Parts: sequence; C-alpha cells; structure tokens
Amino acid sequence: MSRVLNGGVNVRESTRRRVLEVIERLGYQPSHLAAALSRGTSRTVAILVPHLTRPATVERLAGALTVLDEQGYDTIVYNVDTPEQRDHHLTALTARHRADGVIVVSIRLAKPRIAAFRRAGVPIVTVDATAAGVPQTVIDDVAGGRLATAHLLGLGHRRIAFVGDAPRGPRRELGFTSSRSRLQGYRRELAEAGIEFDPQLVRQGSHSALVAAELAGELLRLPDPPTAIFAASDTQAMGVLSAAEQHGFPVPDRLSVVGFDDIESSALLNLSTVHQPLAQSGAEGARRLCGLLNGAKAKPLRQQLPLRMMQRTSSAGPAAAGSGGGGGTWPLPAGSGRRAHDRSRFSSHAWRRAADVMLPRRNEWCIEGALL
Amino acid sequence: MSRVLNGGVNVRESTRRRVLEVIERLGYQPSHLAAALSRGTSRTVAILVPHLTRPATVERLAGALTVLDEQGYDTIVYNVDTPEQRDHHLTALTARHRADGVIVVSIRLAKPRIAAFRRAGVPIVTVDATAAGVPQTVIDDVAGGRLATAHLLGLGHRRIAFVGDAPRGPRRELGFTSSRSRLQGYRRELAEAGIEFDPQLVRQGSHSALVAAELAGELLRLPDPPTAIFAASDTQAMGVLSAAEQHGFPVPDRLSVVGFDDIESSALLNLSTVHQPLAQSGAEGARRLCGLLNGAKAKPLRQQLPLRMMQRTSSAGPAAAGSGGGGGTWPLPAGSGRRAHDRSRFSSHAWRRAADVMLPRRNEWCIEGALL
DNA sequence: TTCCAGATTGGAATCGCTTCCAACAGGGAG
DNA sequence: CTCCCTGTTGGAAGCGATTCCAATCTGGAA
Repeated sequence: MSRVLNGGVNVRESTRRRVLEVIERLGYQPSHLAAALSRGTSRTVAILVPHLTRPATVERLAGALTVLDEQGYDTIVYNVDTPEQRDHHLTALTARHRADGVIVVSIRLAKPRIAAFRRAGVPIVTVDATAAGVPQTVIDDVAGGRLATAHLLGLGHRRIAFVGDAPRGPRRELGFTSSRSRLQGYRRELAEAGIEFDPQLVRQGSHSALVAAELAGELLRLPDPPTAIFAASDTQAMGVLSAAEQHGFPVPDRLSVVGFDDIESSALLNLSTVHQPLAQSGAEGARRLCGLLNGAKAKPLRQQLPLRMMQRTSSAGPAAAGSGGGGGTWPLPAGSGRRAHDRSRFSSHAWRRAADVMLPRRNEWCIEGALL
Repeated sequence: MSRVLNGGVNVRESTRRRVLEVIERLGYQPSHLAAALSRGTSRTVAILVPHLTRPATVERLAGALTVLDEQGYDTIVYNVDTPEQRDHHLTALTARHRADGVIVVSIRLAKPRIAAFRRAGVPIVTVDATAAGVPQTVIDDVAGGRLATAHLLGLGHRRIAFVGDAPRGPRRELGFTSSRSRLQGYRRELAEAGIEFDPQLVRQGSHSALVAAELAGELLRLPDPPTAIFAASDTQAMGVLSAAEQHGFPVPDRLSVVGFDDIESSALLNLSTVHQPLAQSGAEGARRLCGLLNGAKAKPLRQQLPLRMMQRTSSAGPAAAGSGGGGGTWPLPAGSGRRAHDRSRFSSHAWRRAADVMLPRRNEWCIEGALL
C-alpha cells in the first residue's frame, strides 16, 4: 500500500504494522522506475560540467552534489570536453522525464537551446555562465581582473603582463568567457591607473599549465620583461611559476605572480590569487534549481558571488621600485606590500609551512571586492 | 510507433516517414521513464566515490564517465564522505530499478552488502577496493610500497621514513586500505634489504597535506632524521615537501621524497612517485560493469593494473652516501641515481620546465613493476 | 484468378507504482 | 435507535512506453 511507504496519512497503526510485516515477509522491493513514472518525476537532476578533471570544476560539482544529495535528488553527471558532447547531451536533456532539472556549469548556452528547455518545461540554471533569462550564479570576472591588477598596481608594479586562455579557432571551444572578461578587467584597471596598454604583454593560449609556461617564457625573454604576471587561472599561474623558475626569475623578488580561482593547491604553493567561492557556486546553483523544482520563482535572475584577493607570498613589490608598495592606489592593510622573508633563496616562496597556509593568517590578506 | 523509433525492423519506408511526420507535427517527446519501466532497465549506472575532490578520485571518476558515456549509460554520482552516507546510498542502490549496475570506488564493502546486491540482482564492480566475489580493478599496493622503497634503497638511502594515513578511531572511516598496504610493502622491502625496521620512522595521520607536513616535521626534528621519506600519496608527499622547505631540508639534497599515485600536479612539482593508472582504473571498472550488463561473465574476477616508478627530481642519492646510488639492489637504468643539477639553490627541485615534465623524458625514468 | 507464406501493422497486455474515488466502519449528536 | 460526518481501506484508472500476437496486406506461384 502506497500510503504506508510514503507520507502515511490516515493509516491506522495496526494496518501500517500489518502491511510492513507482509512487505518484510515477501521481500518486497519497490520499483523506483514505476514510482517515478506514475509520479511523473524521477527526483533526478542532471549536471553538465566541462573538463571535469580541472580542480575548479570538481569543486563546483562537489558543492552541487552536496546540496542535491541533501535534498534527496539523484544527480546524473555529464562530463563534456567537446562541443559535440555538449550538444548531444543538451539535446537529450530536453526530452521528457530525462531529468527533473538541469544545472549547466561554465558552458555558454545558445538562445535556441534555452528556448528548447523552456518549451520542454525543464527547469535549468547555470553556474559560472550567463544565459538570457536563465537563473544564474556567477561572479564578476571583469571585477576579478581588476582586483588582481589593482593588487599588483598597489604593490608598485607598472609592467604587468597577462597570461590567459582564449578560443583560437572559431567556435571550436565550449565558449568560456572568463579569461576574456578577466583580461578586460586587467585592461580597465591599467587604463584607470594611467598605464598604457602594451599588447606585447598579453599572451593567450589553451588552458593548461604547460601552455601557460610557454607563454610566460616568451614574456620573460622580452628585452623589457614584466615585473608581474596575472594569470587567468591558478592552473595557468602554476605554469607561470614554473617558467619563472626555469628562466631564473625568483618569485616574488623579480617576478610577482597572481592567479585566479583559489583552488586548493594554490594555498599550498602560496600563490596569491583572486578567491572565488567555487564549491559555494555549485551549491547555490543546486539550491536555486531545487527552488525552481519546488515551484518557487528565481527571485533575482542573476546571483553574483563575492570575490576577494588572497595575498600570499607569490606577489610583492617590484625589486626596482624600492621597498614597500606604497606607490600604488590600492588600499592595502598596514604591513602589506613587500614581505620580510629570506630573499637569498628564491624558493622560499613555495612550500611555506602548510599549517600557516590553509587558513587565512597574519600574512595572508583578504581584500573584499565585488560584493554582489 | 515503437518500431520506428527503435530498431525499426520490418517497417515500410512509407510508414516510417508518415509516423515521423506525425511525431514532428505533434511535437512528440518520448518519455524516458515510461520506456525504462516497460523495458525494465533505465540504462543508468551509479558510481560511489569517496572524497570526490581528491585528485585521484576525480581521475578515476572521469575515466569511468568517459566509458559509460560512450556506452550510452547515464551515470549517477554519489559522493561519500562518511560511513553514514556510504551506508545510506548502498542501501538505496539495492532497490530495484534504481540503477542497472553499480561501481564502487575505493570503498570497502562488507560481506552482507555484497550479498544484498547479489540477492537483488544488481551487478556491482569495485575499483581500487577488494571485495569477496566482486569483479574488481585494483593495483598491488604492497608491490607499490616496495617499488617506492626499492627506488630509494637503490639510490643509496638507508634511513627511509614513511608518512601515511590510517584510520584512528575504530571504524570511523571508510575503510581505505591502500596506505596500510603500502606501508606493508615498505616494511617488506626494508626487511629484504636487511635494514631493521624503526617504528620511529613511521608516522600516520589523516589524509591531508597539512597533517602530512606535521608528521614530516616530527621526522625531520628527530636527532637522526631520515634521508628519504616515502609518502603514501602524492597529496601527502606535497605536505612532506612543504615541511622539508620549512625545516631547511633541501630536496633532494638533504631529503628525498617519493609519493604515490602520480596525480597531475606531481609532474608539475617534479615529484618522484609511483604511477598508477587512475583514469584507466575507472575506465576498466566501467568497461567490466558494461560487460556484466551485457550478460558477460567477469572472466578473471580480479584485474590488476601495472604500477611503475616515475623518477623525477625530488629523489636522489643521499648526500652522505657519496655520489651515485650504486649501493642499492634495485636495477636502475644507467645514468640514474644522483642527478646533475644546481645544488646551490635547493628549490631547483621544484618548477622545472613544465614542458619537460608532462611526458616521460630523458631525466624521468619509468620502472615497470607489478605487471599484473 | 485464387491461395499462401511472409511482410506489416494495429491493439491488447504489461511494467509497478501513485492517485483518486467509492465503499465502509465507527462514534457522537439528535 | 438512526443519521451523518470523519477516518480508513480496497480497487480501478492512469502514467507512456515495449512487446507480443493476431489481423491484414503483399506479391508471387499455381
């Protein structure tokens, strides 16, 4: 009897017990499928993520899974590395009874796609991607780019390079826009500081530490190399650090490096970076989808999460600029700027005491920015 | 008409066209649920992974997803951090029509659990976990421990420590056994080399770089500190590297470090480590499950994947042992042992040229071991 | 032209639930 | 004592495919 298994309202206690006993005796196992079909909903959510193995993606996914699990949803994960896979799965998800709702992470949705979901009546939300008329949880990448750049300017840097990833071929990629937006923020902040934009200092390639190292190498071999590099992601920042080591540019003494995302290993490597709440973004996306599934309306369509600058030891004032980073415009807490540390061994940047690293501490400043 | 949509045998071309036309006109969308119910299978697989955010876990998951996706299965992912979550999901998966099959990664399955799955007729395979009577894709952790230890012995080390993770409270954890097995391999190899086991050199704590750094710190503060540390995972090896830096033990000059797993960042950090095919393990598990779902029998119940020693620059002969590691018993390729590199700056270990790092190269030796 | 095997097609039965509705049992009010 | 309202329970009607099976078409052979 359905009433016993589910929200047993109006069932006499004796009956309940009797039914349960029979169920036990017959070894009855309810069929999830049959229940779902007759109910009209499977309590299943699909999540589409690009490049699952990237640390930032995983953190988002984990955040979403936690919430969906709590809410009793099963989560089907689609990992997508190519536009073909993306299209294939998005098309399939439009079908009825495939998933109660869909979360799309970091992937740009074309207008017709969005329309198809609306037509099919399948609720959809995005995380880290904008899409017209779709509830979305995002960050302000432009502001993030400014935050990083402002940080370096504040330390006294004037020759700041950018290493990012951008689609090369036309439409061959999944349409990530974050790197471009961060570059935009970088340019705006430079402009406001009255520094002329130097195209030579901007290098873009595919998203990998390897390629980033290559690009950083080009920068460091310039006749007048930059004193700081802002990388569009922590992964790329690691490539930059690698190149710095390779080319004999001690960090942060001859080169400051700032990343973006604040993935776990960044703390271990003492990488200064723009922190974005990755797990939280996934969790928020999931929470909003659950809201939609419960019939709620997505109140503000766009939910923007805060960013903050995590200053660690991969960034400091430029050697040539004298001590202290006081020349900049960014308001740093007293005591920031060039950090007192053993400069004779440039590796002292990396592998500081891990216990100090994992949580905010005295020599790690969090600068709030873009608070919604 | 079902025949048109599916394997349309015996359908006249004109009829097919007519049906398709009507489908188009009515905007008909087949119901996945109804199809699944009547078919009796949903073409859905569940995968249970512990600690999703760990790099090794993600690689396994990604490997499995790739195969399952190719085979047309939807994959429900359950991330499990506690025994309660594990039990909850495993119980749920025993129900009918929940998932066609289940992949369990790294989690120990109790006997009654296995029996329950068998009784329910739900095929199950494990990856990186042994379970009586269950098809499993594993590695030989003991052999891996020996491989790492033999590598260090071969370099001339005699005082080799171990840092690993082990359950502290009774049964509070998910039952990972790899660290213990690797420790066992370490002990056996030492014994065979005629080196007495020193309990002081074995430290165990929870699985995190932070804790590992703590433990390594204790080791390095010993009156007679080890010249090499074997960490039970790359994550922990990173903690060890951090501690080495912190305590002024240049790597590899005063301390060699070897990890286990060969996750992506290990290559970037030039960490010597025991490579295990992570993505492949997930893929193989998935492949075997698909086999079971197609009615095949799991031929050899246990499938063992090969390990190999990746020698990078975090390990070299001990300073006190003179040049060359010829004193050991492990057959190293000519040219191995202490590597020629700038010893005046101990950071030269980290951040070598990334392009060199990602693929096997002249100064990265792969030592095959435990080939099934 | 008639008949029959094989190709097509329409329709009923099924997959197990959820849900709605009608039937029924009690018990207090009239 | 009868009536009516509420609390319970049994049973039928979907949910929307798949899958048989029987009915109908075909076309070629007789």
